[in-house]
Amino acid sequence: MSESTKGTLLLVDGLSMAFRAFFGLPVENFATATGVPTNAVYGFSTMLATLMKDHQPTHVAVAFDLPGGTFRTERLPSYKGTRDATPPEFEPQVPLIREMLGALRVTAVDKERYEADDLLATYARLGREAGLRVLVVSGDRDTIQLVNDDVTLLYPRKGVSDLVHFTPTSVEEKYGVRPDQYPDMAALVGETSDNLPGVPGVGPKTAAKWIGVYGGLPGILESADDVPGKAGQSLRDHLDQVRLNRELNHLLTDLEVAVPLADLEYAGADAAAIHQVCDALEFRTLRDRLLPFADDAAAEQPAEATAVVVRTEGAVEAITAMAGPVAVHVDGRAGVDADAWALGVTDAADAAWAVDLTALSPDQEKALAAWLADPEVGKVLHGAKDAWHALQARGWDLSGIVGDTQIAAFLVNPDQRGFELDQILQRHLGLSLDAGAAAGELDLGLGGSPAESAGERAAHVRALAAVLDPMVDERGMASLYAELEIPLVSVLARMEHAGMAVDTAQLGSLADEARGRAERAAEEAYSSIGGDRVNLGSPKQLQEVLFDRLGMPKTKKIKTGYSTDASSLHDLSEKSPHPFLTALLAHRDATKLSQIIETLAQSVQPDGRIHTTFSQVVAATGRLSSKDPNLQNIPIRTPEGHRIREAFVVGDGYETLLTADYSQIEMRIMAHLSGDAGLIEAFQRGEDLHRFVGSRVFGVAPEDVTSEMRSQVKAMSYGLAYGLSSFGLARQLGLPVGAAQALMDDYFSRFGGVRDYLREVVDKARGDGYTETIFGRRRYIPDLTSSNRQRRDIAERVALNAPIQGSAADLIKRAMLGVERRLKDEGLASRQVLQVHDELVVETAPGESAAVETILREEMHAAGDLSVPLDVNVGKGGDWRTAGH
DNA sequence: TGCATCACGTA
DNA sequence: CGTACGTGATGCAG
Repeated sequence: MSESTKGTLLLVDGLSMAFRAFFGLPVENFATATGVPTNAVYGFSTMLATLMKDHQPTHVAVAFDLPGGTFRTERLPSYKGTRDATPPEFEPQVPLIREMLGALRVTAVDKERYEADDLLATYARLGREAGLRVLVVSGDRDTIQLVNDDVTLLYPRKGVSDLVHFTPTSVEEKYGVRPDQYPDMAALVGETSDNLPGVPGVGPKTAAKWIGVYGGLPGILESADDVPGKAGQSLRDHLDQVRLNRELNHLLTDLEVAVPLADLEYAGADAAAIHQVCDALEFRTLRDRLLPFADDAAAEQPAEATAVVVRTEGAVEAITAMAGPVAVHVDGRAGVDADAWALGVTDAADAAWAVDLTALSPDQEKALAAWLADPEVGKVLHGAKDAWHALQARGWDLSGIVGDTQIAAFLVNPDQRGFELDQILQRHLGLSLDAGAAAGELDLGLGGSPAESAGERAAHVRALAAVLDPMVDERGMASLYAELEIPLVSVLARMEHAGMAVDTAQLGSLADEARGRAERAAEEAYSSIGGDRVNLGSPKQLQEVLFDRLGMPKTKKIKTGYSTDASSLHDLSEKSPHPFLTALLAHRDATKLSQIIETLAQSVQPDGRIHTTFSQVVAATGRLSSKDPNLQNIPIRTPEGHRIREAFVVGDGYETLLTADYSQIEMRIMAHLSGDAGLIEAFQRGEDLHRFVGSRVFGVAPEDVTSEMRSQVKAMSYGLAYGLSSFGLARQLGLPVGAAQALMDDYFSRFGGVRDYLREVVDKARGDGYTETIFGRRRYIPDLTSSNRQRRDIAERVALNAPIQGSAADLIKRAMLGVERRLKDEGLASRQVLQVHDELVVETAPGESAAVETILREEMHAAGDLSVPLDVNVGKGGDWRTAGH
């Protein structure tokens, strides 16, 4: 290897390596949820990342063969003619690999009528002349001829992770000829994979011997008549073939290239694009291996992350002297056994303070509590709501939250999963927390106390905010972040803390009842099939009973066979009635119910209340989610559902539950966003929406709209916001597809603005790469340009739903802030306790119901300035069901 | 024990 | 072949 230290040029044969990756990884293990194969993309990207990490190239290019012929196939149509047709799973991965290269900002090169190998050869020469060390990565043996003192070939031995390094020495060792002589040898021996026959009876040994004796192919051809033996005769019989082989296996080093060598210089990856590609392809681990190539990560990481000095001596005094803004990290946990034990605070990049919260003097405790509760001291945290709960458990209030890097990261890309601190540090700073923590803390305790680690984490949060804040800004979400999501953190914290009171006795008797019904239904089911006690909760066993034993007609296909879901069972009941089906449905119903009740009962905490946890960083549209338990999916449609809701009651010391919900919020948003005159008029008139729409669609007077008409347009109106097709509408309404299509046509002929809007919103998203809500919340939808129809169709439905569902989410969040502010300003003791997407539930203090009702109506109404009124329905009662009517 | 699949509740 | 979630049971992998 030469001494040139100007840099390294990495040249990759794209298709040849993609092929190796394809055959090296089982395709059945690598596919997205929608079935797009990704094994070649994964393997190729992994290989490239490893190479780039190991060799730190200054210049990189990946060369591709283009479809269509080359000058070689023009010369010899049978060239490479024996290659099997590419597997159908491979082809679609090529553009995906190119997308990945785009995200990595690695240049892809290609040239009509030439092979990737010719480009590699040309760039290898250019690189060498520029004084670069050259690494060629290819699974094509023709590239052996490129090897010299400056050019090393990395040739895959097995898969794409095991690459053998070919230098002049190792080529000679393996083949017995110099790299520049290798094509001579190949011309004699032949190359099966290129469909080039060699000289019969001449193998590598003979070829090498001849090359040694005659100095190379020209010498051999000149002295062909003198070559002795049977092999010599064979050579004389195939001279033309040998000449042709040599002509074809020569790689061109003097192509005119479109991209000059200087432009191959590597300047780092595009982090956002990597996220998009990894999201689209559902890569998890690969993401973390690719992100370090992003320029900002590379630049930020070492300086910000490692050189933090954490001090504990005099920390309380130092911290309480800080005026903010500061970054804060609380070591602790939220939830049932909430507690906080360490606090880290920093207002500088290289220094942090850390406090052991379990060892404070009363004075210190008092000072710290006051500082934490001071709304004037701005604090940035990661997961501020959890910290709020942890500190609350020690009796401390947390105020002055001005930033939450978890939420910032979510806003930047809401389709991501996983927003824990370590994941976000990895994603945006390329920092591995686990490794550092493990090495620092567990090994000999050199890294210091847990408190010190809280200090380090505070520093990490600060670094994270420095990266994320500008990203939120750039995306136009600064006010959504600072004025909506961040203030909402405290509102949600208080709601979770308040919880909802539960009548446990009522819950208990409901559970007994449901269990009883489930058991009776199960017994009926067993006896209806001859007493076999199959597991009714196992779809697998049910399939065996229904389709094998009872020989019922097949239902819709699912991954593991045929569906046994409720709609399939109902269909079956009509086609082939059987008592088993009826009993099974009843059993499903009852078990589901008892399950829900059981889960709720287990969630009741010692205060007699259920405290759910809301998340602002789960639903990509911007909705809240609720878990442990999920209070946003409590049944409502059935009588049993009503009784479950009756178990949610007003708590001691309070007067009533008040619920307020938006009326047809998503349709109103659709009316606003589309500007459709008819729809806007419907809402402004304040009439029954579906009756109004029905009268227009069916061309009858509003009073003549039948209930069937009404329910049909209702289904369609709601379906439109989800991208419902005529097929789906037909299925839902039980109509022929033609009739459903006609209904949609009629609908759109009256409400054309809606159709135009739905089309425009998708077109715009395709151009921009993202959708936007009324308040500027973005959702990136890369799949809109996918070459896979199924993915593209899904993306289009996502694109037209996201602004609608997301705007509704923004609206009710704004309303919640308004309600909270009014309750405080008016000195009321009533409190918000639950949000269910378009509904707010408030527990009112004695004598405040009327005032709270006004507040709810006004604040929800005023949450947005739309071209249609935001109507609000309010109800009240001693329990949630009563309040809901 | 962890993960995927199915089924099903809400807006 | 309609969006957005969370939960529990099963069954398979480890």
